[in-house]
Amino acid sequence: MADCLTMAAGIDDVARAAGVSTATVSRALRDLPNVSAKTRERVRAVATELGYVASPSAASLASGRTRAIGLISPWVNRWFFANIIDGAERALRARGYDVLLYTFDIQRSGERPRIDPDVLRRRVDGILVVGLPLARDELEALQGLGYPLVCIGWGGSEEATVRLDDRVIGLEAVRYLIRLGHRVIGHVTGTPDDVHPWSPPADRATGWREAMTEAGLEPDAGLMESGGFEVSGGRASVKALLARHPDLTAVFAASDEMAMGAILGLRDLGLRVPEDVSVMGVDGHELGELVGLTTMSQPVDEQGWAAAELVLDMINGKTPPRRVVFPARLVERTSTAAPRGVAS
Amino acid sequence: MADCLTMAAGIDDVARAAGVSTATVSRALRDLPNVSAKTRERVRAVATELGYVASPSAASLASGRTRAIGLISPWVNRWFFANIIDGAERALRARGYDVLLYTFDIQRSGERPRIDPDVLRRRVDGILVVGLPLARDELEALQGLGYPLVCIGWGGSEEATVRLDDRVIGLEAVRYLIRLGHRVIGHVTGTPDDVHPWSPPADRATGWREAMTEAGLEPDAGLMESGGFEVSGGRASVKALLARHPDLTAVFAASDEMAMGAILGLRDLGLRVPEDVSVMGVDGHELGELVGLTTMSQPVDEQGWAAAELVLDMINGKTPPRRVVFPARLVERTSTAAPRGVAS
DNA sequence: CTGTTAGCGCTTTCAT
DNA sequence: ATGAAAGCGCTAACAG
Repeated sequence: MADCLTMAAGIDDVARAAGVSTATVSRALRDLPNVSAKTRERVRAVATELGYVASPSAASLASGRTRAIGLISPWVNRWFFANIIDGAERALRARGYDVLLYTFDIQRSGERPRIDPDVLRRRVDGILVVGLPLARDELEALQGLGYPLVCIGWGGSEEATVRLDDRVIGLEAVRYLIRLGHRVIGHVTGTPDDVHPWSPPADRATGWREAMTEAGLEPDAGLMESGGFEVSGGRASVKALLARHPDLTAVFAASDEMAMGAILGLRDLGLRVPEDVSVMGVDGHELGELVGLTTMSQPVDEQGWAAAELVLDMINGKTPPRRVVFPARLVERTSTAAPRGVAS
Repeated sequence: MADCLTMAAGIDDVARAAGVSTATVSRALRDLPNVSAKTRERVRAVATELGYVASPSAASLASGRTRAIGLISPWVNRWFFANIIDGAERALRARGYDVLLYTFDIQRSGERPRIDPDVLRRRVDGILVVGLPLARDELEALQGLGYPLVCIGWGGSEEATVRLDDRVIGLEAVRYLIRLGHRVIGHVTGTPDDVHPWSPPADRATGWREAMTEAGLEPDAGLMESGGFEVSGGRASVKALLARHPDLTAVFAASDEMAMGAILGLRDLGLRVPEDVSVMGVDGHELGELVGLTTMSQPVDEQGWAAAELVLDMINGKTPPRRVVFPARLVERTSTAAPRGVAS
């Protein structure tokens, strides 16, 4: 075996050893046409023998393609994001693409450093933006790079998008609570106010509002509070909600993590779930079962995978569907029940 | 503003516009010495004006450095891994490095596709291996690439490592349970058997064994079971443990996720925590509070950050400490208590 | 302090 | 089916 440290075989080492030109080596190894079967075989054998691997930098420079995808996510340590990243990375690697990870904080204040598109310039062939509702100018700057871009978990009709029907999720969740007999239903949303009309928290809130309205209930602004998609935020939100609406009997949180935070907050207050207040979330978090969390469960691996396929198709000039919408399904557990005094 | 799509300014556009050579542009923009202040200023201004960003491929090819770090992790959707990746990515980006993410499954059977070092060849300047006890030959293949490599959360004395003192963690956890009055203490470990002697699960198990022995208790092999670091594994393990040792009163799990799984398993059995069985874990998982999980809490952001600093120091030819060990601390909550019949 | 000049290691026309 | 040769867009010696 060759000493990997001292000598890294180059394409012309292979060419020389195989008795062909570097062009033929390049073609043979990339499965391009116009190489005879036996030549290809010989080149492959020699390349393996020499431990030759093409330099990605040189290949990129010459071809203009990087075989890398930029994955932009506000966090990696939150349930949804971690699972999407995991799924997308596996899908992309299976297709021979590298994944460049870029995290960008969402500040709760709404003020966040603008994403700098320059870090991605000439580094990637495509971009995946996970759950980060970008400002219009940011999105445009990113698109200005000229790479295929797909949004996961958010996005309007203009962008290639993989997401849920968040309005319907809110609608179905709150309809379920109403069926149980609840009348005063609070909503813990994800972000403060400056969110886009097509962001998941905004859509879930719309669903909540519609379900309330269609049942003749009042989706009072005081019944909504932002938990910033964090456990601690959910915990604080439910207290604020209850302070304003002591008659609250149910809470619909826009994520399981916030829902679990809400349960912690209710406990802080000495209230029981579901006897005093019912709580439900959205996600299908693995640990929801710990507290019997009722939730709208979403297929997360599939979304990561679908988004990966989508960018790659776009890179390869295909025109795949611009919008893939996955379904969520109600998982009933024990954090929700009929309010006191209502027979179920 | 220039049209980013049709024209990407190159270094000689900048050179021409600034009236200097490309070499000077290169030096000026990279803050190298031997450029007069006013020249540097002018070059910077022109570069900004033109929206010039150096091509990473060209820079890598010419310099031999990629300004990228490969981050190898078995998963991204598990607590420890997600947090380490999050921390390391932020630290590396702050220093101007890109992060290439590579996931590799750990199969519970112990059989796992070998990591192929070729995917990293000439792509990165350094490697971070997160919590993946590599086989000796895999590690050597990776090291054979010739890049600085640091292990996070695992690693022997040969490798540059950022980790915990896992033996002491097991020791202190189990001593704590013994102080509470427990005598039959089970251990839910992470991996089956073929793990390295210096992997966290092995070390935590050693701590458990030592604590048992020093207290005159029997660390019976039947008191140990693997949960594969998964919630579901913890859930199954505790049942197996109880089947063999109905007299079990406490369980020490090697991770919070497995500990929470154990709690679910005990509930399945109709047992209460901590009245019937005490449970504790390791990590400091945000959701542990949901079930009052007692745990050995570890500083996870700091570990990601420290590892990033370490590789970068190694890349820059410094000789940093080869081994950074972080402390864990006992967080007592309500999943542990004195066993029945023992006054606390 | 600045410019000139070779490459870095591939891919890709264009010939043959 | 294969080869020759011209870059891709930078960095790094080396001069000056």
